[in-house]
Amino acid sequence: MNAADAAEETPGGEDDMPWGEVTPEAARRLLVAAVEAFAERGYHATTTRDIAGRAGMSPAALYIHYKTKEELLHRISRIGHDKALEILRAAADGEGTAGERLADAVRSFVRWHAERHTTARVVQYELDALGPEHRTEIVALRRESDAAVRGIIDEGVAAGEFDVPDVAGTTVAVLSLCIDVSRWFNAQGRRTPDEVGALYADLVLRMVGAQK
Amino acid sequence: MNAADAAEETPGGEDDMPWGEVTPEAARRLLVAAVEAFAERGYHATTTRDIAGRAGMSPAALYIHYKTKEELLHRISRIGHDKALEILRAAADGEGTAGERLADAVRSFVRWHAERHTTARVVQYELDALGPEHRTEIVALRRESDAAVRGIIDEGVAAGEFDVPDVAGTTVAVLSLCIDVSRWFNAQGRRTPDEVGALYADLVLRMVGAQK
DNA sequence: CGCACCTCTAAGCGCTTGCTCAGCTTCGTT
DNA sequence: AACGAAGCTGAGCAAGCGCTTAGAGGTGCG
Repeated sequence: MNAADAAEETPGGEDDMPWGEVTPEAARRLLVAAVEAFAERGYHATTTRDIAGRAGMSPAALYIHYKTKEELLHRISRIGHDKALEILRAAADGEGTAGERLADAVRSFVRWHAERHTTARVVQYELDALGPEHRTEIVALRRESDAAVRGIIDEGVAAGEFDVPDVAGTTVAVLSLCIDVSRWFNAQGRRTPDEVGALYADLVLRMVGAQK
Repeated sequence: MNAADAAEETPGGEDDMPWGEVTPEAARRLLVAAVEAFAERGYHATTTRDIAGRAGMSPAALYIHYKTKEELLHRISRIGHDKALEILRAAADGEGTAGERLADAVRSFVRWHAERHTTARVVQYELDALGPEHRTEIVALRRESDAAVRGIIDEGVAAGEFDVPDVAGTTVAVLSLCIDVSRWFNAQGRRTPDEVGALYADLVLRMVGAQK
């Protein structure tokens, strides 16, 4: 009942599909199944049999496409962090005042965490389940996300546009606020991802003391 | 100034000890061990052998004091949520303007999540590992926490002290911001719980547009 | 003392886990 | 038609899981 139905697309049109970069199709089905299962029950509570079952395959089929269960998590985490960083950088490198770019960053970052909260939950909260090397790789990506947001705030302060006594602390708080959306957001709830994005963009502008 | 100071005197002075209400001593040792293990590796990745081992006991000893591993999590979660709610209510029912009470609530709530981030991590992020009945019990406590914060904001708006277009949304954001401290806070980091509490109190006052 | 009671351990039961492997099918290529 | 590679399955292994049980040891009370 999901993305698999929309498979009759043009060969080139897979780029905007959530997991379009994962091939072959069986590997993608397994990965999508893993995202759902990890988000619902957590990495450690999810069995390889459950993942394979959701993808309509036998348990053994998983190991043709992925060496271990942890490699599946790493692939998910890597792609998700790349996407998150891409979203933040697009806003940071965009045009407009620091205030406009910060609002844009928060709006799109939050929208992604709400819209794709299943994926985001896995990406943001299952970091500790990764092996040591994979974890350090992902932590490096997170530092870059931090730097992107801090950059916008720095520029806003330098331009006299923001009033921020503690840039590093405020950066952590802004990112933390956005990330945690994936924990509480409920698709059946009364707020749309766009509404939460707009609300949060406003709250963050207040946090940095942006002048209207 | 904060709720912990209001602790009453008991022979032995165990009330201000973190898990002082858990008796007998062996049961408390097991519970403390479980908190550490759950916080480090997550509920599902923690074995009963690991918990018993940290408490210096054999695996079977655990089942003399707790019926199941899930009951251990429930006890931790229940006590933690009671404490969190107590902190918020103490601030909400305190004296002073809405701004002072909101700042007090955030400051002490954040300080608890930073100081006792091991416990808080379990309390806040292992909710889904609880059984259905235990989960609904805890969810009810969370709604009361939400109501306590919303109450302060409502009063601030009514008094013309705050400028908040979306009270419900802002309440969620404030709580989310505070709770997520337990995820990223690091005792070896360069910020003390007090510093984070002060920073966050300031940020939240900005979010609600409090006038100085 | 004798006996009930509580706490705790050694051993282990039944089951599930991540993962493997021999073999079957389905291809594209020759 | 013949063939090797690739995708997948059924069966299953070693290890580890939550939890149970029989019984040992200490303590308090008649």
